[in-house]
Amino acid sequence: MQLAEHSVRSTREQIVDTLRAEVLAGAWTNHAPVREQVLAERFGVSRGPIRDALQELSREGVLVYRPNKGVRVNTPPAEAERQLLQAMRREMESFCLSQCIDQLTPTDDEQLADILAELTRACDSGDLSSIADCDLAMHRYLVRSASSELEAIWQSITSRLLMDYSRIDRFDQIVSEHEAIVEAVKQRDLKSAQQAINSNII
Amino acid sequence: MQLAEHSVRSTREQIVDTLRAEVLAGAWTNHAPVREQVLAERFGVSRGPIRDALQELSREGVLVYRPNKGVRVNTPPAEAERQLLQAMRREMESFCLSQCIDQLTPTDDEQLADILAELTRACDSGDLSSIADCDLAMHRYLVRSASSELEAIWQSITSRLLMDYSRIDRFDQIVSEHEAIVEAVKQRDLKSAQQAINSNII
DNA sequence: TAATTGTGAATTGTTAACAATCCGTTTGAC
DNA sequence: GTCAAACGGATTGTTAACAATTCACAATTA
Repeated sequence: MQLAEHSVRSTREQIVDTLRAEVLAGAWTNHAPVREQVLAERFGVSRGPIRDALQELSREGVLVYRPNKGVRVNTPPAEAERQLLQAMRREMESFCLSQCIDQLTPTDDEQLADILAELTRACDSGDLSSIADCDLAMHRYLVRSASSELEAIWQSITSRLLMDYSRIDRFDQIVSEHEAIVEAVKQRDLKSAQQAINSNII
Repeated sequence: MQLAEHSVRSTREQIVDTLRAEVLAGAWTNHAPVREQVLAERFGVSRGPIRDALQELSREGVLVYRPNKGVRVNTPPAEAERQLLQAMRREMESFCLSQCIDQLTPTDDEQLADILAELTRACDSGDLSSIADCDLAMHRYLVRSASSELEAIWQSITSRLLMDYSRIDRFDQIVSEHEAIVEAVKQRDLKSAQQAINSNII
């Protein structure tokens, strides 16, 4: 279960990750357009890589692209659409668990424990951006362990859900739900893990 | 049910559509890498827009990108993964039908009939590339009618299935299955349409 | 005043040159 | 002869300048 290749992220991927985290944490509004030059100066690169990153985030559903008019933050899906996306996300994560759970190593358990620890810290300090990051990081880890192909689809579903972490008031619940996931995975108990995941995605 | 905005495709989108059709029709092998310069000369543009198109197709799952090494055609998914993708595709198309069927107009019926007619022609002449195109076009039409957001996800699922049309021997079956879909949609009979779709996606 | 047409700055789209990286081949040491 | 380092062509990655388009606002007309 090696993920080493992924640790070397290209410039574009780093920019994409940074911008995605900011948008999903609610740091941007969808009223003002995103300007390429501003981002280029901020990241200290030319407009080329920035355009690449914005294009990728558009395809992923975080941003919306319109020819000659640049990109904006996407709007949340309608309720019916949201429910479909949720159902697909649950189905995918259940499947990925069934695929990877028996191939996970103690190293993976440690990684998951690390993510959980960081999530706990984030919940204690109430850092919404970090909570969003860690929450998704754990789910992404399990999906990626099963298939990097499915990871891309999972990401585009999750991005489109545009989950609003600012409405969360029960931080302790987030932590305990993820504790349950990590514990079940550590025990290699597929059924429990799937159940824990399903009750976390609501 | 307006789709007019989509008729104006940017240069990049046109290149993407062309290349996608070629790859899905099996015109490329996954052994030789794709060279940017070659495509740039073929389409009469510089490498910039070509890079954009290749990046988009990579995110979509048609191609695979590796830093500093360009892109290659993706490999088909493993059997378990393929079944998950199929299930997700069925679920999405069922949902999209339920969303759009009561808002479709006679114009939409005509469009679907046109696609069906072209599919029939393609099956008669045995033009695999065209069959693939028309088959997907009909499903895409219904998905897009429900939501252009979901269209992107649908496309990335369908692309990753890398369906092999060269193994098809029952052309008449394809036609009759799609006739059933068009007829059920025209009658605005959701249940029948969903059933027709489900038995078409196997 | 209201609607329309210019006008120019701001922004996105494209290009070609340059930099960095990869990969097959040659060279050289052992 | 075998292996590893070094070279060079080919390819991808980045940049800055230029072209095309959009948008806000002023000027013009009815």
